[in-house]
Amino acid sequence: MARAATTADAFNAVAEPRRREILDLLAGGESAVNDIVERLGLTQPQVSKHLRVLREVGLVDVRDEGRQRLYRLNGPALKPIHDWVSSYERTWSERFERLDAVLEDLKRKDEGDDLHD
Amino acid sequence: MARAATTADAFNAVAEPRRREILDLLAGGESAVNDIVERLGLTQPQVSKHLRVLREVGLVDVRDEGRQRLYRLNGPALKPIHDWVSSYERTWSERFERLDAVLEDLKRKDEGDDLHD
DNA sequence: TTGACATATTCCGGTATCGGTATATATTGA
DNA sequence: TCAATATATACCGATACCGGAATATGTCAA
Repeated sequence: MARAATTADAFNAVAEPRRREILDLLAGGESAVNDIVERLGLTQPQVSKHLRVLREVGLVDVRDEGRQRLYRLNGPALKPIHDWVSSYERTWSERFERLDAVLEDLKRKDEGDDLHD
Repeated sequence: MARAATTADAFNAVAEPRRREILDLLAGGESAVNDIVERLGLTQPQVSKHLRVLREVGLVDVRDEGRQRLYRLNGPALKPIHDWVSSYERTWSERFERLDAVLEDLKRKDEGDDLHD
């Protein structure tokens, strides 16, 4: 067994910086392959290959328009990543630190009440 | 050039499912290597190797305690992933759809005002 | 049909992975 | 010092990557 395929899931597909750049670009709207090539300064086969990976994990959709192929973002395919990483947000967000402090206070108060039973 | 090293950044480190499992476990608190081995059903070298990768990208910290090594999560190292993926949240979150609708209304109203100049 | 354009695929070399097995490096205790 | 425990590392085989270059496929236009 070797490293998981880049097409295994969104986590693997998105680990490649150029693929993230492509997604960032597509976030601005549908784009043809050569547009991406020019705007990112990559070679055409490079872009086609990255787009294939993104397609296979459902991160982009394609549409034929004459001799062009227009790619567009499929954002919801990123949700699993967002869901996973969001559960860690409390480890750096002040917002959650304050919430934790409040919950801590409530808990302490509860324990105090118990002593009165 | 081949695929980027797993130690290149958090994106690559986290693409491996077992490493995510380890982080999920450490989210519950500091843990020794053998605890992780038992709770995840992996072999000891497997765990040590994954921990090494996580350490090299700063996702975990270590502390020596006798003959054990206690690993703990360093959540903020996940922030770059969260930041990147969060910018796409609007593509699936109803919350943002509603916000977009409001902004659209405001814009339309503005354009209406312009006509009155 | 031929040629130009847009995109996809194939083949290659170099590299780094992941799991397994064996072994090395601490640290503790008798 | 010696054995036991806890963890890290080294080596291996198999796999799949990524970029580059060449080429294949597909579509339009004259």
